[in-house]
Amino acid sequence: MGGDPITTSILRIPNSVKFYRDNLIIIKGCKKKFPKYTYFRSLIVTYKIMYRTHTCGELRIENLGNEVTLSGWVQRIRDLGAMTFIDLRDRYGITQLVVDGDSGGTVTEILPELGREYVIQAVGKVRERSNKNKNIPTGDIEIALKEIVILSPSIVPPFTIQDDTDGGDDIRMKFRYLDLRRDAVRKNMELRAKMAHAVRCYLNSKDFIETETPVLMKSTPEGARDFVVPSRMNEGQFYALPQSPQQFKQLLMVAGFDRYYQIVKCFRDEDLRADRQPEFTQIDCEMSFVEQEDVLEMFEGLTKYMFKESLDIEVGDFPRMPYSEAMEKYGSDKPDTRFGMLINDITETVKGNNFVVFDSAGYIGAICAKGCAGYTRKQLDSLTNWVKRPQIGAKGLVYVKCNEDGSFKSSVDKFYPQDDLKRWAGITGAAAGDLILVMSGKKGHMLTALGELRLEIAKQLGLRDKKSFKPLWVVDFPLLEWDEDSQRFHAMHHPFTSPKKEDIPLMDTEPGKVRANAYDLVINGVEIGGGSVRIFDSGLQAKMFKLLGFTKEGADAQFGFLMNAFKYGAPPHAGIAFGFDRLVSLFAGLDSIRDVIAFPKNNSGRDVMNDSPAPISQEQLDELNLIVKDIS
RNA sequence: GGUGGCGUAGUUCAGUUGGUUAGAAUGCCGGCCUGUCACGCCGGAGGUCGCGAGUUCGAGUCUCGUCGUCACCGCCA
Repeated sequence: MGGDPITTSILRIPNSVKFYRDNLIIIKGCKKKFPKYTYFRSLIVTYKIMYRTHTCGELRIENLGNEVTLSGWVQRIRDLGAMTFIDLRDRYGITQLVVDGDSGGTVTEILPELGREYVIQAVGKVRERSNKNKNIPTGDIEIALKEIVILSPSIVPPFTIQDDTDGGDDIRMKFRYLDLRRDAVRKNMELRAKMAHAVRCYLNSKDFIETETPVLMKSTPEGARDFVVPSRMNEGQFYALPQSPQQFKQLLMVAGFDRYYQIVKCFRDEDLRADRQPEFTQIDCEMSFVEQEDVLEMFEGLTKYMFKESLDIEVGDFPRMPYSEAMEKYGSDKPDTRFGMLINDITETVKGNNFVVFDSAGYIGAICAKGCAGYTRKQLDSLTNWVKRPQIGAKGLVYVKCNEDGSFKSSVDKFYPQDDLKRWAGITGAAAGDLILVMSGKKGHMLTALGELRLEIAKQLGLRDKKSFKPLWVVDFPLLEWDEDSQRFHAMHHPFTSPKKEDIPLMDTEPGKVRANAYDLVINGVEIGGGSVRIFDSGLQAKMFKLLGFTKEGADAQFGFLMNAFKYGAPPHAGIAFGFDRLVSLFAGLDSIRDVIAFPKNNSGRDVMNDSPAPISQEQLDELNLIVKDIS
């Protein structure tokens, strides 16, 4: 074009566009600037509003004298009478705007209308502050306002949009879009994005193919409850949302993809926790022609890469701990190894002193709390009550204080002379000033209870440092788990997990003792992920299904398509999945994965912002041929 | 399904053995103020004490139920 755009039609710039500076009208192919209400003889006039020349976080002393345009939210207005300061906020920071005697008439006209969280556009000149603010990066400068436009007004927000907000969890979730304006919350989401990026960089560089698998799939009764979706076209039939893309990724191995990954939403219709949401995100992977060690190396590498890229932390090689050791020493399959306080089996040492509680117990275990000999009666009572709560369910707690003078004071002095207590101290590694805590009962239960007590004391002693990261692999999980309710074995990981080669004979004799080629990544007592080497031999798979109590027909109905696929040449393969939300919350030093999910569900699985789930209309039900039982 | 905590102003909370008109801070509205940045000062409005029963002369307070919310146990291959 060139020159004024001219055709026969007449077009006026719409009134809804507010022009406060004529140079913000840009006509394609035309450098001339036009005042408001210019009539153009053209149909193809295009214009562009320049909302900002800079963000609210980038102006510095070097920009002195620049004419700038900023857009953002009004964080705070400080009206000093003849002078007003406005903090303008966007994602990138806060810049101070100043209105004083030199500001134009339109500014002073609009100023009284402004309130918190108004979206405004501000035009002015960068100048040096006479009083600088060292607390913010833009604190050396301010914008002397010349023009102001209200782009969008705001009603008074229900809580303050700042790091130390006055809003509680409830109100913040209801207005999550306002909560997400806060630096502290948005930074979690930025970390999440950064970590997802790191995952893709690393796995792409290792020749993994990112592949999407279906969200609408088939329900399987194994494992967690499925979320189901009724099918309109297939009356009376339902899809299920995937608990994980397990079978699809194994099929991709049969397809010869060799290396697959996906950052994928998974769904489980179970009760929620701080670290459990009904929909959550996994980093899901599978590899062909690999052994357990190959998978561990690859994903140890990924984890280290993520630590380096997102937190700039170098973590050392991850130790490997057998499941049995984790249970015996930490009372948990996800041990927190940031501190010691290991569990010691003192069953044989303490029996035979006519203390009925111990003599009748199957297992007696002890932990040593360093430097806690000074605990008062009140503190010990409160610990005892803590382990007696139904959630732990211990009968009681025996203590031994290792006094500074080398003597011992215990709650069982009547039964155990000093020499016995000294022997306990020897086993548990307790020195002067330490406190030994002992629990007795059924072995499995006590290990768990001692494990919980260990974590609780560590918390009280401040040993669970969120800035310190101690990853490890827990390996050699049992293949099967006996379920009392259904009186049958369950797969501890899933039915496709391969047993250790040397343990295969045990499948016929002592199935409970068979170890699996299964592994978990644990960091700071959080189960970050797990996986296994899969069965690719149909004979072994059939044996596994039999152990799990499947009939041939049952197994065919549920997993037939996978078993069929395996008949066409399945490569040896293994895989792993990381809980991405947990990993992000761990990196961010947060206890709840809700804080790293943009729009999370509450404790009851509800979205309090849009009030879902909700009933659907009769028309929708009719179309799906569904009848909802009257539950009132 | 179970155990426990919480529910009082827009928000965060206090509220004594049950006793006068339920308070504070902050936010909001109005006024004053030229260097604030958690601005300051003066004034004002704002409450079905989650809801429903019960005990009592009298309930924010005690009891029972219910709803909401959070944490945990069960559950989550």
